[in-house]
Amino acid sequence: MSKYKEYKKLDFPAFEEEVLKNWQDNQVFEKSVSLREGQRSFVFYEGPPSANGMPGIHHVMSRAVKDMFCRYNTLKGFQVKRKAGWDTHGLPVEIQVEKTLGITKEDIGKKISVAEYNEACRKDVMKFTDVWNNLTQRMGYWVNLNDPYVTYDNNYIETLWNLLSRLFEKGLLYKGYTIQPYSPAAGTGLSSHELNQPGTYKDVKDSTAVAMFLLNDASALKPETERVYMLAWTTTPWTLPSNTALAVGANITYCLIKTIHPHTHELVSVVMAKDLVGKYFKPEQAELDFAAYQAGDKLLPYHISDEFKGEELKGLSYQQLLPFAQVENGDAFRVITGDFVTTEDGTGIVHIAPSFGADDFRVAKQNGIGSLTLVDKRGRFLDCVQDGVFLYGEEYVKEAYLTEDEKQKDLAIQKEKLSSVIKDTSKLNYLSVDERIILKLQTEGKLFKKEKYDHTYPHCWRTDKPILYYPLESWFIKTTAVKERMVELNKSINWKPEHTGTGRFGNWLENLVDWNLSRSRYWGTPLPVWRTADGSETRCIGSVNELQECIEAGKKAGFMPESFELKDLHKPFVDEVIFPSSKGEKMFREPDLIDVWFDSGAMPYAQWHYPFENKEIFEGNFPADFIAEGVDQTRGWFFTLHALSVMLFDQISYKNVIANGLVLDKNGQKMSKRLGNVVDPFATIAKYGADATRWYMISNSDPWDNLKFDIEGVAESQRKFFGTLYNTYGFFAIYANIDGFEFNPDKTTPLAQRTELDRWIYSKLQSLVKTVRQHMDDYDPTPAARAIEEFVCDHLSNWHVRLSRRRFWKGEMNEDKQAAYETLYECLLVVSQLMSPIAPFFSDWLYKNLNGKMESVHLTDLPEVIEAAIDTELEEQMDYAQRISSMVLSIRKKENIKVRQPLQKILIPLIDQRIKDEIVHVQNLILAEVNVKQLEFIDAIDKSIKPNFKVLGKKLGGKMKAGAALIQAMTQDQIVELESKGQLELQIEDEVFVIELGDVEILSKEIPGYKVANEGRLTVALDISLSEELRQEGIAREFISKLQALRKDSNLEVTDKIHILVGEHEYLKSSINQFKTYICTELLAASLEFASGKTLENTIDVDDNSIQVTIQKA
RNA sequence: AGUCUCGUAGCUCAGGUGGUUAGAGCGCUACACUGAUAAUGUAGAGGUCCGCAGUUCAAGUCUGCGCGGGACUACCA
Repeated sequence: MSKYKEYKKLDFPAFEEEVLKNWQDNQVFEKSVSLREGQRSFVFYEGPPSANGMPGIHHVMSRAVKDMFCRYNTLKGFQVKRKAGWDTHGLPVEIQVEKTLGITKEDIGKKISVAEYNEACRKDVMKFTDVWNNLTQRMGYWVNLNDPYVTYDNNYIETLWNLLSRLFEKGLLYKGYTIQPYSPAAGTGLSSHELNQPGTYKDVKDSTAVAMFLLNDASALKPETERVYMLAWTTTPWTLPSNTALAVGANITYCLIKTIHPHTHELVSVVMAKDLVGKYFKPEQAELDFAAYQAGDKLLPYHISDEFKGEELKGLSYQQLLPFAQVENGDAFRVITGDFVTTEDGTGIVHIAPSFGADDFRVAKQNGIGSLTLVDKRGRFLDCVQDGVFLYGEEYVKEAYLTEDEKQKDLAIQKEKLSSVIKDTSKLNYLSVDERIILKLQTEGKLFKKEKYDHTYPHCWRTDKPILYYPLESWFIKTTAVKERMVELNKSINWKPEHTGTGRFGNWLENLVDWNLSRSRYWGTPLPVWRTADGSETRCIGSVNELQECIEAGKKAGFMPESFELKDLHKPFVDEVIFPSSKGEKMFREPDLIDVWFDSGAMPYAQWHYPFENKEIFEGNFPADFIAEGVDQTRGWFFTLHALSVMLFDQISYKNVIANGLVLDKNGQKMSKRLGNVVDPFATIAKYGADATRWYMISNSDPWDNLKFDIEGVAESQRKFFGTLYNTYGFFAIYANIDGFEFNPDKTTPLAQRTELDRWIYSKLQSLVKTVRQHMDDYDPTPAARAIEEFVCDHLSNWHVRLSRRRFWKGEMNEDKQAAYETLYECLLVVSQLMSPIAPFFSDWLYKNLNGKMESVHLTDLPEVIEAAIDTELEEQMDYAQRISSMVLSIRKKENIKVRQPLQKILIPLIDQRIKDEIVHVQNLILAEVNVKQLEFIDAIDKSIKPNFKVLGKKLGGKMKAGAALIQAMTQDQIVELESKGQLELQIEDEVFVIELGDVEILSKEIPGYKVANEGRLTVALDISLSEELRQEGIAREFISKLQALRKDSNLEVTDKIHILVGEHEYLKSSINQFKTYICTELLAASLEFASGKTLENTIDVDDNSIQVTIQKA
C-alpha cells in the first residue's frame, strides 16, 4: 500500500467533483466556520444577486474574489461567517413577469389584480435559485446558502421600515420635487429605463431665441452705455416665463460688447462668452463707425470694451424677462455659476428655469434660487400666463400636443389678438407658443436674435409626443445633509483600486444630490408613510407592531373592515390600511415603493432583522471587514451601504472593498446574448474545472481591470500551473513510495544540515509565504497568485526538482535523500495552503495526498513566515547559478555541443571578489547542471567600462552626454589606473571631474581564445576543446541515455535490475570498458557483456552508429 | 458632454522614487533534453512603449494637448 497516492493521469473536473462530495459529506465548510468559534471574526457581506436571471461567467469572477479573501482569513484564524442573500425586488422582475404573462403595465389592476401580479413576481424571482446554487457549489464558493436573507421577506421589510422611520425622525426623509422626464400626453413620469428605449430621441426643428436680460446695476462692469444686457440662448422659449436665474461658467471668459440694439437701435452693451462673439458678429462689423449707424442698417457696429471671467459676473441681478408671476420659494433673477455651462452653443450664458431642467433645478437649489412652474401637468401654461396679445393662458406649450382642428381654432384667435402688432394677419399661419414668445420679446425689445435649430429631443415611447422635464413629487432621503460626513468617512475606507474610491466614488459624493427613493411600481418594498389627504399630518411606521396598532385604531374608527388581517407587507395589502390621524382624519399610505437599492444597502441590518432580533449578532458583524462587487456598483450598492451607515450610525459599513472590473470576451467586447459571445460558466468549469478558471481569472490581471476572458487562457493555467504542480507531486509520490519515505513533522532534518539547494528552496518558500501574505493582506491577489506560480514552476519544479532528481532515484535511503524528500514535501504542503484560497479544490486534493494532519487544507492554519530561514545571500547565489548555467547552455547551443557531452572547464573573468565568493558556493550545482568538470576564475584581461548613468548623472548634470562618451572611450591603461587608485580625473569640456569607481561599471566582455557569453555584469567563457577522455565519457553517456529509453520502452519498473548484452562495435568498445561501472550504476545493470556473433533483439543509435543490444530483467 | 480608467511583442500581461541592450508567459521557427514526458531547456524572429508638444544631461516612466477602447453619470441652454 502506497503511502502517497499515485495517479496515471488527472481529470481535473472529475477530481473536483470528488473533493466537492467530500466537502459536502463531511460538512467541511461548516467546520471551517465552527472551528474558529470564539476567535476574532472577519466580517464579510454578500452583495445579493438577483435570482431571476441566469448567472454568467462574470459571477464566477466576482465570487472567486469574495471567496478567496474569506478563505484566506479563515486560514489566518478568523471566524468568517458568510450569509448568502437574494435581491428580489425591482423593475427587471416586473418586466420578466409581464413578458411571461403576456401583459403590460396597463393591464395591472384590470386583467390581473395587484395581488396576483405580485404573487407572480414573488414566484418568478426565485426561478433560477437552483441554477445559482449549483454554480455556487460547483465553483467552490463557500457561502451559507441554508439561511439566506431574502429582500421580500416580511422581516427584511420590517427592518427597512424601521430604518426609514429613524431617518424620518432625524428629518432626513421628506417629500419634494425633482425634475423628471414626464409625458403630459400619457400623464406619467418616465424612468430613465423607459427613456432609453430605442427611437425615443427624435430630430426636431425648434424655434430658438437669444433673449436679452437687462442688468439692474452693471456699474461693476464699467460699461460705456446706460443699459447692459446679458444674452442667453434657449431652444425652449416656452420656459422663459419660468426663468429665475442665468448661469455662467466660472472659468469661461466673457466680454462686454458695445453695440446697437437690433430692434430699438439705441446704444447698448451686451455680455456673452468671448469664444462665441464670432457667432453673432462678423469681423467687418468691428470696423464700423458707431456715429455713422443709421436705424435700420443691417450690420451693427460693435466694440469689445472689456473682458472678465464668469466668476466676476456672479451675483449680478437682472430684471425679470416676462413677469407673469413672482418667485416665492427663494431668491431670483441673479447670475449664478454652473459647472455645466459650455461655449459650444448659444452665448455661454444659460437661461435657468429650475422647473424644467435637471441641471437648472440642481444649480438653482445650490444657489438658493427659487422656481416658477408656469406649466401644468397636462403641458399647458397656467392661466396667469397671458397678456391678451401674444399669450392667452391655459394653452399647450408644445405644438405637438395639439390636433389640427385645435390649431385651426387657435389660429382664429391669434389672428384677432395679434392684429395690434401684425398689420396683415390674413396670411398668418398658426404660431406656436415658442414663436409667439419670440414675437413678444422682439416687440418688447428683449430679443437679440432668433433662429431655427435642429437637435434631438426625447419623446414618450408610448404616445410619440415630446416629453417635458417637469417637477414631480417624490420622497427623498436628504443625503446632502450628511455629504461632508460621507466624504470624510469615505477616506477611511480601503478602496481597491484606490482611484475608484477617490475618483469615481469620491466625485460622486462631492456632487451628491438627495436620494430619490420613490418608485411608482408594484413589486417592491412599500414606503411606510401614511398621510392625511391634505398632507398636514405625516406618519412613518417603524415596525409591524406599530402598524398593527394603527390597524386596530383604523378598525375602531370604522375606516377598515374588522376582518382585515395583514399578512404580507407588500402592495396591495398595506394600501388597505387606513387609520386616524391625531385629529381623527383618515391617513392613507403614500402609494410609492422605495428604490431597490435601499433594500440592498440595508442588508447589514435587515439580514439579521435588526433591531427586532439578533442585536448582538448585528453588532458583532458591523461594519464589514470586506466586500467586493463589480465597479458598476459604485453608485449602487457601495453607495447605499455607505449612505445608510453614515446616516444611521455615523460609521462606515465596510473597511475594505474591491471593485472588480467587467468580464469581456477575448476581443474586449462586452458579452451579450445579441453578439453570441457569452461564456457559459458551467461549460467552462465542466471542461477545465473551477480551479483553473479561478486561477486564470485571478492571475491574469488585477481584479479591478477588465478581464478579456479567453478560454485558451484557462487551458494554459491548467497546463502550466496545475500540470506542473501535479507532475511535481507525482514525482515526489513515485520515489517517496519506493523509498518508503514518510513525512514526520516532529523529526525533520535541521535546516543547517540540508544542502544549499534545499536551504535555497526553503528560503524561497519562506519568501513566498511572506509575499503572499503581504499581497493578500493588502487585498491584492494577482501578484500573490503570480508569485505562487513562479515559485512552483520556475523555482520548485524547474530548478530544485530538476537538479535534485538524481538525489531521489540514486541509491538507498540516506540522510541527503531524507532531507530532499522533506524539503520537497514541505514546499508542496505550504504551497497547498497558500494556493487554497484561490484554487480550493486542487489544494485540498494535494493536501490530502500529502496526508496533511487536518481533514482539509481549508481547516489548517496559514504558516507564519520563518524569517530565520530566509537567506537572501543564498538566493542571490542561486541566482548566479541559474544565470551562469543558462549562459553556458547558450554557448553549448551556439557551438552545437550537446549537454551530454562533458566539457572540461568554465572560466569566469572577475572584477569583483564578492561575486566570486557567491559563485563558489554554488559551483557544484552549475557544473552538474551544464555537465562541465571544473570552474575557474581568472583576472579580467580585456576590460570595458561603462558609465553608471544613475550615479554619474547627478554628478555631471548637463555634461552627462559628453562625459559618457569620454568614459566609454577610456583606454585599458586608464581603466587600470581608475581601478588601482579608485579614482581618475577626467576633463569634460571645460571642467575637470573626479571619476570614482562607483560612477562606472567595469566588466570583461572578451576572453581571448574562448567562447563567451555576457549578461549584465557577468561574463562566462567555456572551454570547448575535447580531450579523448571527455569524448569517451560522452559516448558512455549517450549509450546510457539510449538504454534508458529502451528500459522504459520495455516497460521495466524504475527499480528493476537488468542484464545487458551489447553487440561488438568499435565506436563503443573503449568507452564501455572505461566507464563500465558508471554505466552499470546508472542503468541498474547487474551485468554488462559484449556478445559477439549473437543476434540481439534491439538496435539503438549511438552518434549515428547502429548498435545491437538486448536487455533482460535480472 | 463630464468624471474615472486603460493603451508596452501576434495574444495576455510585468515594468517602486525618471538612468542607456524595455521583460515574462503563450503562440511561431529551429535545435536539444528524455528515469517528471499531455512536461522541460536553449536560441531565433517579433517593439515608432497610441500620437504630438513640453520639462530634463536623460522620458515607457513626469506635465499638457490630442487619438482610440472601456465604465459610469448626464442628456443639456
